[in-house]
Amino acid sequence: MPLPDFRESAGPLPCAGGKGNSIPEATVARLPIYHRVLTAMAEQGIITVSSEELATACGVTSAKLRKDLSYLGSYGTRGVGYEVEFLGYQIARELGLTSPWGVVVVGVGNLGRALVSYRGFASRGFRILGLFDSHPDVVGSTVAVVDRSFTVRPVEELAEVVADQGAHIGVITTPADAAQDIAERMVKAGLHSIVNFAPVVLNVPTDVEVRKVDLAVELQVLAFHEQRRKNPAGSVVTELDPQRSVSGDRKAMNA
Amino acid sequence: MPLPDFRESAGPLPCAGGKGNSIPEATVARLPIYHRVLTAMAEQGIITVSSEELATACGVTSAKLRKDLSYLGSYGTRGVGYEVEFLGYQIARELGLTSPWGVVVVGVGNLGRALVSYRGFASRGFRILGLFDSHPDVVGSTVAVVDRSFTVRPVEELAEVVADQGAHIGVITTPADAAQDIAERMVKAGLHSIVNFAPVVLNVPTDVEVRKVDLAVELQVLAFHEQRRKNPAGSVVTELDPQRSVSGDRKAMNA
DNA sequence: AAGGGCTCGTGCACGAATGCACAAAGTTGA
DNA sequence: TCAACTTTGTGCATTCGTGCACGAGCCCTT
Ligand SMILES: NC(=O)c1ccc[n+]([C@@H]2O[C@H](COP(=O)([O-])OP(=O)(O)OC[C@H]3O[C@@H](n4cnc5c(N)ncnc54)[C@H](O)[C@@H]3O)[C@@H](O)[C@H]2O)c1
Ligand SMILES: NC(=O)c1ccc[n+]([C@@H]2O[C@H](COP(=O)([O-])OP(=O)(O)OC[C@H]3O[C@@H](n4cnc5c(N)ncnc54)[C@H](O)[C@@H]3O)[C@@H](O)[C@H]2O)c1
Repeated sequence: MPLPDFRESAGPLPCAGGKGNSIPEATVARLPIYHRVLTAMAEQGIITVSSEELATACGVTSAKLRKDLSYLGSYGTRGVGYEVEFLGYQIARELGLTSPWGVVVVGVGNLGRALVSYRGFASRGFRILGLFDSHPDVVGSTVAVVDRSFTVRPVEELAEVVADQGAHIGVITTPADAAQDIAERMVKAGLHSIVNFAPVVLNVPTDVEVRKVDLAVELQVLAFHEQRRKNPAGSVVTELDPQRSVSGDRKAMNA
Repeated sequence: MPLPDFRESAGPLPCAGGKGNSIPEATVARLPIYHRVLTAMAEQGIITVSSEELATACGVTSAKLRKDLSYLGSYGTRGVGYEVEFLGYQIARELGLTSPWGVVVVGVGNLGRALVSYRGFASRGFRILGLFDSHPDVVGSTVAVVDRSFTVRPVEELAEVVADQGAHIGVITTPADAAQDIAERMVKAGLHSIVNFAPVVLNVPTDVEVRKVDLAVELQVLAFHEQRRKNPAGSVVTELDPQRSVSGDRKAMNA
């Protein structure tokens, strides 16, 4: 019943580390959605919800939802559904949202400024502990965060703040060519979790987790499907010259 | 040799639509990375690259890279590697980046303003065609985009601009409670591709593709792993009361 | 107290994605 | 020209993720 889940001797690099249970990575990525929808439902005064209703609200199938929730435990009631507030709390606990995590942001430009003004930052278990930049015009300036305001500090003081205030998550919003250096500073400072908005692949130790947010990638994936909509044949070259298509395309490159 | 790839009768909902070849969704999501790294290499004057080198630069394994590229065709040379500029062009063509796609942005607040100033927008095959908002103070104001500047238009004119200028992609940066309405307007206007920054699940027809960018989700996934790092036992309740753990936790909820 | 109805939890099967390993194919040098 | 070396392209096995279907369990009614 408690689902022993005998995949302990997992080979390559699964998500969990320790002893007993592990939760699939795909499930972990959906838990924040469930949590958000449950929170909204609780605010509306909804007491209980079935897997079918909750799944629809989250844009997933009910089977997937139930399987996801089953990794956390048996928190539903057969014949009834899930208690909204209680399930929301269980997910929050599983995600580690019951006490806030400290966040530092490096690169206080257009995007960095927009991010720190983001209300969902503080409202979901995260707390900004410091803003950092390297540009003399930016360092020392004051930035208004939702509840209070911050003075931007030089990036050299990053390690100090992480150590003293106990930050756990770093956000990189510097230009691309500075991102690797910042990532290394964050790792040296003791951070193991990084969100990277710069369009570069970061090289970090295996015990550091990087999640990248990349608008250009999203747009290009959409562009791919848009093109497929127009031209269902896909990449099959239109075969206009009898030569090898490879050399033929090489000319079109400079069009 | 041209890789017929007989998985035409694909069942549920694969990525490709039409006739012959299809490319796995996981591969499509990596192609933009390959393209970016190849572009950077080309600017550095690198002529050829092996799958091992390129894979390292992209943060993937060489086997995965080669398999991904094999879906596009045989563009490598055995014993040598890939010609940087040529492979980059082939990926660009596959992604549909050879001619720019029109983009409209709805919600010109902190985040929207930051996005339109993003240089990588125009530099990779995308072109902003219009900015929209509903707030009287914002409509009519001028926003500087990288190459030129735009006057923010009322959201009622969205359909008109999409039709006249031929936009294909919509970006939503409105508050969460307005996002569903904006999405429906975009669909009505004829868009099939949406990037959603608002923290809500959008309900759209099946022939519309939504990609969501959600900072809160990224942070919460990182929080999950941070917590696991501290407490490897995971969600296994510490079992302090002999009662059912469910009722026991229900009290702790309001702590 | 017993039966009927509803929904959760999960075993099983299937498809997608990853990693391994190697033959095929091209290059280089003698 | 031929042999040794390098790297691609891909068949195969394994792992991961999803969807189906149904038994188990709880509530409500009679
Ligand atoms: N700021 C961030 O870094 C950040 C991060 C993650 C997610 N988000 C999300 O992105 C969205 C925008 O964030 P923001 O900080 O820019 O908010 P914002 O309030 O600064 O900007 C929102 C803009 O949308 C406009 N708007 C409101 N209702 C509209 C409607 N019905 N039609 C058209 N326009 C409308 C407003 O006038 C305003 O200009 C929010 O949903 C937020 O949760 C923001
Ligand atoms: N603006 C967007 O909407 C957007 C979208 C997608 C990705 N991005 C990426 O996010 C990053 C930031 O974008 P932005 O528009 O805010 O750029 P920006 O130029 O406005 O801001 C960058 C900030 O980083 C600071 N910086 C530069 N080098 C630094 C260093 N070594 N250490 C510390 N700080 C340093 C700069 O002083 C500046 O304040 C870029 O990599 C960009 O490609 C931005």
